[in-house]
Amino acid sequence: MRQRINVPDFDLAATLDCGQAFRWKRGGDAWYVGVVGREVWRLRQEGHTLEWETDPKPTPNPSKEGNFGLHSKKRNSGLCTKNRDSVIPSSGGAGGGLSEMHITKYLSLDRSLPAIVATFPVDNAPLHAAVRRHWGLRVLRQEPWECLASFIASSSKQIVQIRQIVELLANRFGEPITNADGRARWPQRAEDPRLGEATEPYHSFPSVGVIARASHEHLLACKLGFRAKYLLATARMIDNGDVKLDALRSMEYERALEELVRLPGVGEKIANCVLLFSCGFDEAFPIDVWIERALRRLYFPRKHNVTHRQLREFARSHFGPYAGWAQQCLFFSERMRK
DNA sequence: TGCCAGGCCTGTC
DNA sequence: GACAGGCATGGC
Repeated sequence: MRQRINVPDFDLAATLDCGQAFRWKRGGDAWYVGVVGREVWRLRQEGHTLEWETDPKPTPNPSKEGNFGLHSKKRNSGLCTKNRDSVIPSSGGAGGGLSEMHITKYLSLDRSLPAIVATFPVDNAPLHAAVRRHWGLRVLRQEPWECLASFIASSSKQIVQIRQIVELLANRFGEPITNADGRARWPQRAEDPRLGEATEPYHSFPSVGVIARASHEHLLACKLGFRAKYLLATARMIDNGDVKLDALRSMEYERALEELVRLPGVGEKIANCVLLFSCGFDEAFPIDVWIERALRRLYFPRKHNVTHRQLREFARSHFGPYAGWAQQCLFFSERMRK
């Protein structure tokens, strides 16, 4: 079944391609296909209209080791209004399929982009130029564990390689997303006629528990390299309850940051990515090599001795309460230059 | 073939 | 606090 909603101030391509999520693929027909929770989503934008297709026969019984056990108690709890609420749907819920509420929350369509941009300092010309270039780019509300694991894998990797690692983790450790009859939902290769009838089901992202009980060797097989030991140790700490991801949303920003950097392989940059992309901390401003390059070029063109610490302070004081949204525009803009 | 990648950890100064 | 080296691997 195909459904549509009106989406002002929104750019699906910029939002899904800007590097904040790693499981979206654009098909030749302009449809984006991705896995969110235990659902395969298909989305397309035409002008101010967002279309999506839902599977008419969702799996009736998600397995006991669901990907989103962290949020199982919050599922289907009604329309969330606070930014830091979890919004990840589960399949097989009442009515099944993909609802407008899930789409709206995941894509942050319930937020006013003009109002957010209005908080950016008026004298920050490079930022406003980036916002104009990528008008409609929104910060997603992703699932914290998948976001954290993906960014642990991102360390010193190119985005194309991160996508590959996340896909390998899902295919090896996740669960196939199938209909009740066992057939793949939205089979991955169906859109590529060169591959004939061959189909492979999409897989959910593996749960914390599954990764915590995986072997180091099996994680290495997913091309994680030296990051394998970090992902394993982090999963075990979370699985043990040493760090509670679902408690982060209710913390102050600084406290949540402190909690995340306790995890092996998680420094300030990765922690800020998780806080921004999955925990609703709009002020989080991840500083990676791209943003550092952009900040130096745009704001300190003739000052060559600016330290990383000074850049951090600059970011904290020059982008306002939605610094993370500003960061994502600058990040995408910087990448597009290349 | 060699550089570099949405970093982090550790040791050294 | 600042900095360098090491860590695995693959795209370009």
